Amino acid sequence: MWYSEPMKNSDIIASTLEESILRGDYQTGERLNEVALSTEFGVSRTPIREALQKLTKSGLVEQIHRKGVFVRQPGPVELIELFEMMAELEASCGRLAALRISEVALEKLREANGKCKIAMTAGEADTYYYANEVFHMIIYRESGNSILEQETKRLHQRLKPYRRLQLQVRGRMPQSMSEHEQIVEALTQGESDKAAQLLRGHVTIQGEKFRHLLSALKK
Amino acid sequence: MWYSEPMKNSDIIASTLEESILRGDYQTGERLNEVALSTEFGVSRTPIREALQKLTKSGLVEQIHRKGVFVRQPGPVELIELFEMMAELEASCGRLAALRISEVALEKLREANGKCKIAMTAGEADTYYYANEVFHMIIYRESGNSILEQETKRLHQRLKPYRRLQLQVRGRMPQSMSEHEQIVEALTQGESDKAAQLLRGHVTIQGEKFRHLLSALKK
DNA sequence: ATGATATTTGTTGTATACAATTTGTTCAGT
DNA sequence: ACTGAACAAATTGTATACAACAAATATCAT
Repeated sequence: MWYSEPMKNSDIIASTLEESILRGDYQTGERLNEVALSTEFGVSRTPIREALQKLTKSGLVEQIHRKGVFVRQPGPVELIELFEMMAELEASCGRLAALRISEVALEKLREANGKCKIAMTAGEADTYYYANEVFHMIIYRESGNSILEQETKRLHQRLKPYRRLQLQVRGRMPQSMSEHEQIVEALTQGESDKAAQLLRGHVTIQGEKFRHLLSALKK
Repeated sequence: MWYSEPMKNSDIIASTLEESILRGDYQTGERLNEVALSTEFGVSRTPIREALQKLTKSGLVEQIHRKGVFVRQPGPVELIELFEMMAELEASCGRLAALRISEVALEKLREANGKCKIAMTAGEADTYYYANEVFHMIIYRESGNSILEQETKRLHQRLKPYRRLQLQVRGRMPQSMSEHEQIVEALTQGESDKAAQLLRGHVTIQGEKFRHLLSALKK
């Protein structure tokens, strides 16, 4: 037994494609050829097209009439806006989580933070990266609002490639760590506004950092 | 020449259907029959299906395998979560708008607020409703973040039917008015945190009000 | 008459066929 | 060599055909 819920092919294809795109399997601006995908997935064009239609709504791809669907690259302005929105959503999650977080979740948070610290001293960027993700996911979850959680996760995923670059900026990891500790403290104390403020600042990219990010992107 | 931008039929159909659903032309739980829609729109099933695929991603309709797509009714829990998220998004818009709002926008805001007041004293709920909407849209816009603006607008639209019920609660309009004035004041002074806090409270539905809303829904 | 089972009907999911349009290529003509 | 028109190929959008499945209805044994 494989699927408890029977799914349409187009659904499977849509999520598969979404993953692929977020993983960066396709170049930005690349066209997603329907016949190529259909042979690749071993189905006809119809379910492929339906999958692509779904993806357009999530902003990952853009559909141009009679030209095809292309994987979308956010420009600098859009990128700034996305990061700003991310900061606001994180802040909201933090605000609510401070009011609702459970003791066990707090413990997991400290654990994830510990792994961050270990990874940092060991200089293992990838490990740090993963533990950092866990840290944030816990906060989203503990907001107690599944819709907010989903939406924040989505944006988090979308910004993943850029966040990765962000972390490579020199000296970012130690600063991020100390911010984490402050955040845990605020959540522990139930200081919602402080948690929100800290998380907002944690995610926000100020001018100079953003220019670093942009220059790194052009490579 | 009709369309400056050539659009696919499925796009037109998708937005048309979205409007219809939000306007409440379809019963909640009603199935959207593909052949019926195709004859109605005068096209084949294919573009209809593609339109429906798009709608699934926005949460307005739900697709059940081999059964069809149904207009979705958020349950009480989801409704609470949606309103809470709305409050957070409004707060974010307000926070940013307080830092960025222009003088002319402030003036428009006061103007919309004036119309609200007139409508209130005249007891014209519909007029009040419309002016209130203008008021909030201005704030979304003045956040200066078009993505945040779009997302907030979307949720605003989605919650429209319920907001309407909310306003009919006795004594809601005067309270709403006084909150508006405080919000304008905070925005004028550039007090971002206060604006955020006020807007959050303005949108949030507390326990009792929510029960009113639910009971009104059941009719 | 009733409950179970077969049949019919309606609807969705997928494949294929065709039309519309864009993109690429060839080949005069200069 | 370059331009540009004409043609060819590729690709998307739409329509239709068919298959898979679900629900409704009819049939039949008890």
